Amino acid sequence: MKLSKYYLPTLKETPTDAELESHKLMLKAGMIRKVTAGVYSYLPLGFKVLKKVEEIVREEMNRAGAQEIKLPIIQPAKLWQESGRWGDFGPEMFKLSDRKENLFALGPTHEEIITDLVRNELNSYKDLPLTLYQINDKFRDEIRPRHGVMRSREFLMKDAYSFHTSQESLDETYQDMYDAYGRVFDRLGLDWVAVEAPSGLMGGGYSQEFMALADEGAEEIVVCSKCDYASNVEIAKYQTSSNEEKTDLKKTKEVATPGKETIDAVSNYLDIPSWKIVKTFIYRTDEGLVAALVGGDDDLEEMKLINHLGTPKVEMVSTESEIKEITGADFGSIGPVGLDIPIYADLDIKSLTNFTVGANKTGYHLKNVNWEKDIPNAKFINLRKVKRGDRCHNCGTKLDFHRSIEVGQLFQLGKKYSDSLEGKYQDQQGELNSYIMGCYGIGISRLVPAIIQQNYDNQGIKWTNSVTPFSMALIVLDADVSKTRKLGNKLYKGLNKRGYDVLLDDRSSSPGVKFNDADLIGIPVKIIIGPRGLDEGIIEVETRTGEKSEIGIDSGKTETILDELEQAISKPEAGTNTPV
RNA sequence: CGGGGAGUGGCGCAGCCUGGUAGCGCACCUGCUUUGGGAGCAGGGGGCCGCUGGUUCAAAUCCAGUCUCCCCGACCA
Repeated sequence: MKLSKYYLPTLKETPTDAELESHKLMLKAGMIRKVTAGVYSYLPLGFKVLKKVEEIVREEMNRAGAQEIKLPIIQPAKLWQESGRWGDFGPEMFKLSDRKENLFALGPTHEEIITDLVRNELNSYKDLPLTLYQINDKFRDEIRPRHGVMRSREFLMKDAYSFHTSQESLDETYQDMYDAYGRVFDRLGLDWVAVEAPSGLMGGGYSQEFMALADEGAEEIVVCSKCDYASNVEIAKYQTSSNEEKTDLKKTKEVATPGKETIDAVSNYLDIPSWKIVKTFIYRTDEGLVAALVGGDDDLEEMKLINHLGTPKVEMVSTESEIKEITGADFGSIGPVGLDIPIYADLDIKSLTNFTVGANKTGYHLKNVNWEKDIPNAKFINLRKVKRGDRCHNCGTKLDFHRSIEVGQLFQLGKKYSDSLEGKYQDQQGELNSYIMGCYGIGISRLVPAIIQQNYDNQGIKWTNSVTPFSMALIVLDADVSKTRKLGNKLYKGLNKRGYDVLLDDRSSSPGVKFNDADLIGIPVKIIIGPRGLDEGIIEVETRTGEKSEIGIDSGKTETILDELEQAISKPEAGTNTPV
């Protein structure tokens, strides 16, 4: 490609609305442009990289035995109502209607559509297992789109779905997908880790997320450095403390705590350590109200409550009037004693004795509360958020915390969709069974900023060889002068013939512009043809990582120069950017 | 949903307080000179000042409403 003809509007100044480095760089490098909040156009450079990522994903999915299909973006509301997710997804879905006022959604995911497809065609156990996938645009009306195409409302995703007659068969395909994902992310040069994950709105059972490590990532994960345990913090397991207190149970006492509404305030006022005060949260669930209790120093992890209750949604009761109606007190004084609703308490506070809780009477707390005597109906489950210092539940090693970008997820869906949508096959005995399903996503458009986030410097992007938009930049200085221009064109043609995808910078701009653009857009190798070099009988090769070499051109034979060039850029360090 | 900020040529911004014919830098076009890490000179094109209404002889500027975008938060028990 000749740069003089290429639509590459690079920016010198950073657009002010970009926060994250990958977002800034994609704008500056002329890869994307914003159309409206969370919606982007891809320009030639960005689209080229996107397609390279897409192709790697496609190759590995095909290798894993999945078959590519394409499902519609427009989906009838009917199917979503059938699965019960029309309401669950709610405002996340872009909805529209046709001229007959039928309701539709722009697909945020495709479980309904694929189950519908398969249930009509696939009736025999002989046709299972089956894995289908597509690479298609998805639409989610995010609460807050962020960071360019990292979290956008229209995005490109690979989603695969598998259908099985048994858990064993699902396990097998799940493992195949896991392996395929590993190959994809390795080929992309990512520093990644797979973690246990909540299955959220997808429903179902076991799930893992693939995370690209990045300090600016939105997701927090814990990783054990000794064994192979790794998890999203939302469901992270850890060793619960079990230090039994050997003290006499004292008599419960109501104490005035006027205006003391926070744990810290109550702790200071009553001179009680904060870990001996128990926090109470009231949640509204599909099953009615529940109370959730954690230690004063701990945070409650909603996902753990959700998983335990098995309901897709819980909502904290958060208005003054409601809380007063339920507990009889204002925020700051609510507690579990005497509440006539199910009470779930964090395992870590099971061993507490003579602890303090709100009295359900504004301005008062109860001291010396004990489980059996005062809250006999409490059920103990893991409820609190994992925190620094927690130890691995497998091996007891201290857990490491990392931030990361979610780039893929595997789900074992089980029968959630096949049951609700009547997706059934006949088994050997002639009986009807629901398929057991899995689903597997990769955020293709998110992968591009994720890769950049792990590979950039002050000059710009540093592409890995597998996704670089061009294998090299052939920079012709003094391009209006025939000497350099002629040689540049010759080498350009020769390299193209040898199969390289070369960006020829034949613009008449000054050298600095060319060097900076090549570095900004992240091309792994620069080949520099300039008058100074020609006088010395050389052209220069410089990698994006800064290694320089020279090639003699005195022979005057193009093929010889090309041979030497090929040799120079095939050196292991040239143009590679091996991640840690 | 709550809080903060911003909407002025493609991009980055000034002008607004104190109303009086819309400006700067980059980018773009033409010409000449330039070419090893974002060149110089000269000339030039391009803006419903987010939108609607109001005040006024006169509104980018003042007032009201509205839309959009960005950032932070979405907790506290």
